Amino acid sequence: MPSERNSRVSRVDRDAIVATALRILDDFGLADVSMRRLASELGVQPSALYWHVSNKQELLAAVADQIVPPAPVLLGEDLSAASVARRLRSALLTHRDGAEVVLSTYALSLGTSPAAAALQAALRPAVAAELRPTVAAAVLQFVLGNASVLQQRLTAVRFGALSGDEQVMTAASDAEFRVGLDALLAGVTRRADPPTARS
Amino acid sequence: MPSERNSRVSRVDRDAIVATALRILDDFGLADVSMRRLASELGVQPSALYWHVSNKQELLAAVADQIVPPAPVLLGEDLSAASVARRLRSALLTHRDGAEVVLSTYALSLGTSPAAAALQAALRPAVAAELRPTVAAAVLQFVLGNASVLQQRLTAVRFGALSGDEQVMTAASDAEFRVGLDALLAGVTRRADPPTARS
DNA sequence: ACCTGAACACCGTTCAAGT
DNA sequence: ACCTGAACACCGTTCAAGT
Repeated sequence: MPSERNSRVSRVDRDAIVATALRILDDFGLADVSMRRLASELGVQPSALYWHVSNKQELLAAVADQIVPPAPVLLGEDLSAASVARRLRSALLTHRDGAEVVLSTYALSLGTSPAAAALQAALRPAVAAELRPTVAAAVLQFVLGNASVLQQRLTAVRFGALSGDEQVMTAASDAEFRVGLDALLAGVTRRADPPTARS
Repeated sequence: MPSERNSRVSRVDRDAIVATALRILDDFGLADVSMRRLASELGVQPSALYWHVSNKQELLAAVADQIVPPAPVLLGEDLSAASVARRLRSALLTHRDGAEVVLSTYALSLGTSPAAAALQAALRPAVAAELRPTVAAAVLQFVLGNASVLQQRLTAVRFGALSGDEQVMTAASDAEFRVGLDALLAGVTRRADPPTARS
């Protein structure tokens, strides 16, 4: 049967390329995610990758899609904007240079991303409809800025370009995130309906 | 006189290298700021640059220093935190990929940057002393995130990777910045000195 | 349909050697 | 003191040619 699928399985496919890219990202950082490195880990010539992805930028966009969870996962159970922002930040911090990958390749479609959708849904009771996309974008930008700065510092420490304790730096960033997020959401929902307790 | 200065002026010096790097950044973007490109524009071999700067990262840090204005300029006349943030954002947007340059090379010393100093000074009446560095960092991260996302979009549009109007995108980012900054500062200074009505 | 081989036009950085 | 020349170990991408 000539039209049978799997009659001759290919050495690599798109998913394998994306998965390997994500693994290199986690283990060595964005600087080591090169088409040539990727190809050699997959046991294939660099030019072979271009049958499956059109270029590196498109590949990194697919990696970004893997980093950012779908909207339902971001929303979780409590459906609050604060928890969406926290979950997004955790997802970015889970992968080395995750914030930079998302910021630099995902920025184009940030407005239509699962992160934006989840945030807008969570903002629904507190923020007027026509202001929701703007507020969601602002929150997203704060999360990305906070995570990017932290990961930039962690990378600098790991490369010996900066002295500092990773744990201390992470704790400081956590505090900056909490303070900033609380203020941002309080400022935006200050005409809130029920008296909410801080977490 | 053997010890006379200027007896034989060198072809390039550190300032000329930094100035040329900033010019290439403005005209062509960060991707075009390479040591080889820099050298050829200065009429010198690439290896010559390494007499004046230790590596590319250090060079980009010097470029970042040129992008971020000194604290007195950021503070201006009104001395408000909002205007410091606005002036910093303007400075970042003045140079192509300015936010990325500052975010990626300046992040190490962000806490001791003129931007942080100016912000902390502006926050002085409204925010308690021990919380000021944290709040200043959060504001900085929002400014960097907002400017980075906008410039990433502008770059994508210029390279034809995304359809969109630069003016429209800039206007949207401006609105997101205003809303986010207002909320952030309102949320942070809500326990202001005069008796405020609370809910 | 999928991959190889070879090439093109680049990178950052080092280091002996020149002046 | 400052720069050249040459090299090393890399990049992303294209494209004819193979199977």
